[in-house]
Amino acid sequence: MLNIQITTGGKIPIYRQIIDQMRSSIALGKIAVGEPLPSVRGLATELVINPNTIAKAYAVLVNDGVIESQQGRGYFVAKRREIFTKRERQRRLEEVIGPFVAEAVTLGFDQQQLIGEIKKHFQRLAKS
Amino acid sequence: MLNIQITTGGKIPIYRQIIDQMRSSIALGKIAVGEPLPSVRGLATELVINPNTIAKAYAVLVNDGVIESQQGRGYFVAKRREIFTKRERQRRLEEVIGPFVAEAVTLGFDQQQLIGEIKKHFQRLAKS
Amino acid sequence: MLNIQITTGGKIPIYRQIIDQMRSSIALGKIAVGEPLPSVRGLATELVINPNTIAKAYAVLVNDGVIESQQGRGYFVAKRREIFTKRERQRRLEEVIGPFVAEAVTLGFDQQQLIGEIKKHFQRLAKS
Amino acid sequence: MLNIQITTGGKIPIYRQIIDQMRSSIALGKIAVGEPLPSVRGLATELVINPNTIAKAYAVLVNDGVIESQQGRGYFVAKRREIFTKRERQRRLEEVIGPFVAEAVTLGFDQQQLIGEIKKHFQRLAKS
DNA sequence: GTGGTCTAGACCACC
DNA sequence: GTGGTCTAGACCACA
Repeated sequence: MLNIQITTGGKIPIYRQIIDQMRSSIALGKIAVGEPLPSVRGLATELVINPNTIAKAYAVLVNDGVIESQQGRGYFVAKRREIFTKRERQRRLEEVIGPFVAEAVTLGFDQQQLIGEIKKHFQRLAKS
Repeated sequence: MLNIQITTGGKIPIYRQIIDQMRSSIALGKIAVGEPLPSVRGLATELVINPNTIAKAYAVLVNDGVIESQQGRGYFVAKRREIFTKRERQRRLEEVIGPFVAEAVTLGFDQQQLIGEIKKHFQRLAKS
Repeated sequence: MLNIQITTGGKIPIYRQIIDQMRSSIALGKIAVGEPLPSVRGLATELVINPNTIAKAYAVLVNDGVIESQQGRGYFVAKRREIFTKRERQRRLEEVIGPFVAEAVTLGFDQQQLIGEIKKHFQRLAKS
Repeated sequence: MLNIQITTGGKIPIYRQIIDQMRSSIALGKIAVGEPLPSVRGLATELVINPNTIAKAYAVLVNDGVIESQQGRGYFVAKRREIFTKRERQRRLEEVIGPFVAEAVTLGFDQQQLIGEIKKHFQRLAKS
């Protein structure tokens, strides 16, 4: 099962929230390869947001090779494959690691604590 | 010493980069409490960016209680206050940890590798 | 200079036409690395189409690493870099080579003629 | 013999894949003029897809003059007619050559490599 | 029914 | 001024 939760009004755009949650769900195998995702319109109705917003999120996931679209049938979980070069993966990670660590440090977490929190997060994901 | 490095062309806005790096530097004690920060104009000249951008970054830092402005003298590192409750800190961290881990996992980093990258990032921070 | 020409009503979507022409122009160095592209709104006005359509085209180009966006400043030609793995590049090429060759063969072009046409196309691009 | 291979999950619609492969096979003379094509139902069963999809593909091929339908008997390869003028053929090719080359160049293929890939594709076609 | 494209128009963030 | 997000709603292509 897949239960998307969005919060509006915050600083994280809706389509980003969808991307993040879908990514986690898929990476954890909560939806198996080849399984269909909720339809654009269906999910839009369910979350009470515009279908275009869902479409945008799905487009990004397609571009990252996480899901695939089949005209007239729907979106499906794609087979996992290496898309980006090692260098590009590193580049993309560094783009997000900086702000993330800065935020954590400001909140008072040191390296060890932060690593602990990340481990906890992985455990939480595995369970849910 | 405080060495701000900004990269234009990425998706992180300049004022964000400044905030992130200042926060890290201060939280890590690289600038002591009461120490002066670079002047808005000076830093703007040095980084070759619009002074308004620096001003905005400083404004956010003042608002977050990380630095203080002293009329006519400049900006200084604020006395470290616990602004957030333990509960609030945890909530704030979880807000950013989810998207961060989702992105990393999609890029193909597993828990161990991710922790390795974070350690590397801390080392880089310590050196700069 | 950069002169985008679009035709509406055909089967190739407008945003695709923009992508194709921008790609060619950039690959050929008609716009140098670091140079700004036409603004979303400006180009939309010029081509008499909706700004969102331009934005969509630009988003794809950003994703392919061809251009970069700078919030509040505009879009710029990115430094050329290897984004995709060899395997992924091959996969993406094969996705377009099949229909292309099928169309050419149906039109009566054989291998040799088709290669000739491609060479001619490259020459035409280099000149313009 | 005619060996249709469809791949679901890509962005090319199924009926397009059928059209493309039939066109290539016929243009390359792998099925002689007057030869019968697989029945709509038979092919649908074999490929495990909706018969309507086959019917649509055949309809397009009939409309293009590539195949002919004989009431109650099935579909047959049409007598090769020159449907397009030389000028029209050229125009049609140029319509598809631009986007194709743009995509290839963005993927990092230069003229020589691209020609190599096209040769490889022709070899693959000849074998299948 | 499904996704894909496009428009018109709003509001926000950034420089 | 620039880009970024979101909505409402239309029309087409595909299975």
